[in-house]
Amino acid sequence: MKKLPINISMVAAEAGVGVGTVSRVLNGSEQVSDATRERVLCTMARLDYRPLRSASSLSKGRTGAVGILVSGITRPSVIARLEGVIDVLNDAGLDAVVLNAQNRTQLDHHLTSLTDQRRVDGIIVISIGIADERVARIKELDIPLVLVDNDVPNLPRVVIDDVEGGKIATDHLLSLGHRRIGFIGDNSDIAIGTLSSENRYLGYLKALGVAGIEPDFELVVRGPHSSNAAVALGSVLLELGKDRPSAIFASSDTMAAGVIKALHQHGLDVPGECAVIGFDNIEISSILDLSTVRQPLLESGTKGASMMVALLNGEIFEPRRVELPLEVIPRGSSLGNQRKLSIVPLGEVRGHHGLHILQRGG
Amino acid sequence: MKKLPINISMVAAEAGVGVGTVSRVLNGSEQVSDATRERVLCTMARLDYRPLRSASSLSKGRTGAVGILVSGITRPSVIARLEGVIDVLNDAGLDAVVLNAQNRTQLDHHLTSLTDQRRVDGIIVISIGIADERVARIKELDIPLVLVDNDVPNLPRVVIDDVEGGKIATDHLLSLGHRRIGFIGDNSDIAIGTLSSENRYLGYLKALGVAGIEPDFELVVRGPHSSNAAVALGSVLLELGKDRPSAIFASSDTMAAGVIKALHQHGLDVPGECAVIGFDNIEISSILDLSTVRQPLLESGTKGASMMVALLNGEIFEPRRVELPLEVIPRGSSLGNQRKLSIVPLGEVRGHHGLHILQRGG
DNA sequence: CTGTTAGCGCGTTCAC
DNA sequence: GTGAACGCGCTAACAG
Repeated sequence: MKKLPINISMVAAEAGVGVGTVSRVLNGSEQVSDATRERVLCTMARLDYRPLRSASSLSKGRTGAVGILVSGITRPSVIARLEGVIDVLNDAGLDAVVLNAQNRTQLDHHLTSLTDQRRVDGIIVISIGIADERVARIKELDIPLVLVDNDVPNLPRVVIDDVEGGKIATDHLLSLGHRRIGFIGDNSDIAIGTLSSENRYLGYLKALGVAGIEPDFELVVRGPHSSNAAVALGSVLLELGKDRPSAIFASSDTMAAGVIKALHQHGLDVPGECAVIGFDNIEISSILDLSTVRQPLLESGTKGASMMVALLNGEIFEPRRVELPLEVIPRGSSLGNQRKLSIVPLGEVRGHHGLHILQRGG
Repeated sequence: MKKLPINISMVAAEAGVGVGTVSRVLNGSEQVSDATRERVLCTMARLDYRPLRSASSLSKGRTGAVGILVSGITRPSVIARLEGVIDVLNDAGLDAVVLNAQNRTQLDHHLTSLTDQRRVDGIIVISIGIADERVARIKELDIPLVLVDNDVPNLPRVVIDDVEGGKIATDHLLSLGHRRIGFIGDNSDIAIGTLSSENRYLGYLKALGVAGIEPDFELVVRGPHSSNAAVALGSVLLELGKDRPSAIFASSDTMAAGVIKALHQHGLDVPGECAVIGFDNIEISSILDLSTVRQPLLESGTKGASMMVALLNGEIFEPRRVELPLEVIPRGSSLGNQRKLSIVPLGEVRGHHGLHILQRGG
């Protein structure tokens, strides 16, 4: 009958030292002689000792974990951000506790449960609009809070200029000669997301204004944020007959993908009969040959997590608001089917994609 | 100078009861009179008291957290599983600590760090092959372990029959009259993934065998698991000239998407000149009109997490191995461009996709 | 039903 | 440089 749970005092006893010394070794204190340190380390290994995180947490007053609040974890843009956050946190030795909220009720529930039990040292919120009262509550409890993809003043945050993004996307279509440009967005206000889509819409209007084009609100539709919904939304525009747009700006690549499908279903050539541009530059964009606006998704996560790490270390840092750059990525869905001209010799392609480990046969 | 950290003894004092009673109220014990309970709850609210998770963890000997080990968190199939896991864990009041491993080194690092500090009560591993020694180590430490998408004997796990999946995918192509069928897979053995792709390949061979077709190993290629890599891999098959396959089975939809792009680049009609079928049925599959084999991804996560919850509650459950069903989803990439016939009246589409909240104008 | 007490395992202060 | 003692906030076992 072995009493498995080995604790610090057993190690101390075995090594013939005090618990304080073992603790010092554990936390890498300099005030331990090399000889003693070696002996302690050796004993720890021999006894197969491993410190209990919760005990250390209680003592230190820090959990060593960061809560990550996400809505609709399956959205490619959210995942890219999440990956960045997780990687940085893990590298910093912090646990990434992920909470997925499907609706506002769940969101509130998760937030309160997170703060009320002080399970985490800090909270990172990704692509979610948070009520002011919630923010106040968190500040009151003195829990560090970082926002990714949500531009709330006076809070550490990583953002992009969505208005500008919507403008350069529309400008791209305008520069190709399009005058009737449709907009497809999501119901940001209804869902628990941020105002990204609405801001991109504002950029769309701005670009039209600068170009001296009167916006036709018949060309503006919104719906749920999914490819399938976008298929139907796209159809709405395409069934306008003679009045249908010659180009469409979808506020995300996910929805742009649906638009392209709708175009195919209607037997329309892309971009011959209708050009398309999306937003985000996720993986499927290059597969679909979809023009888009690139935003540094992964980096938004790493930046945000870095801020959190700095906050937890009590470091002062500036700026507290980081804005990431945007860039139009022109592809076939707006430029034309140049992809057919762009077939790269296989050798080159292999090199690009690391196909040196290409295998043949079975 | 307010001493914010309110603890259980302050609440007890304020409420005029003992700490034990407060603790009982906290843990929902039945052995408290309604009157007392009410008074305590009221005091807790008044003092804005919130229990410290780490203290409770130390006392109870349970962290209330479950570690989730993932590789390549951006893969759509992984995310769908992850979502299921997180939802169930959160519902059970457990923290989902997500670890993302890019390679075997990181994987080992994460595993040891998880177990060595006993940060979690249990570990769920998603779509990753684990070394026997690691498994032994975890069992030794008596930490519950559940595998999702990895069929290791004697361990609680949620799996599918990949061999059968590869077979029915290939059978589908055979039933359409194809005789020269290519296979595109990933380097399962080299990466840290499971043997899914290889098993699907075995199913492919099996189907060919049953059909009396001699496999042509020139039609079998493998490479990294990404759409871009699959474009190049697809090109390898397509550039066989007269000998190119009339159909291709890609071991995942992600790779199948690349194959379709390769076909477009080569100016080949899908499925007229080459049919395609993938595996997984992720979101982009329906957008690409890609035939595929559906596996219940979300459910694999919820099932796995449920098993973990049961394990943590000390419940005995059977079976310890859950196999989820597979199903061929035939679409345009193999059946032909029936999508042009399948344009659904807008009204119906709206109904299907919840477009009742469709908005117009801006 | 309720109050009291003894740990849970580790960090940190204080003397030596 | 090192050991001993105390405290972190809570739970559980016991006594009443």
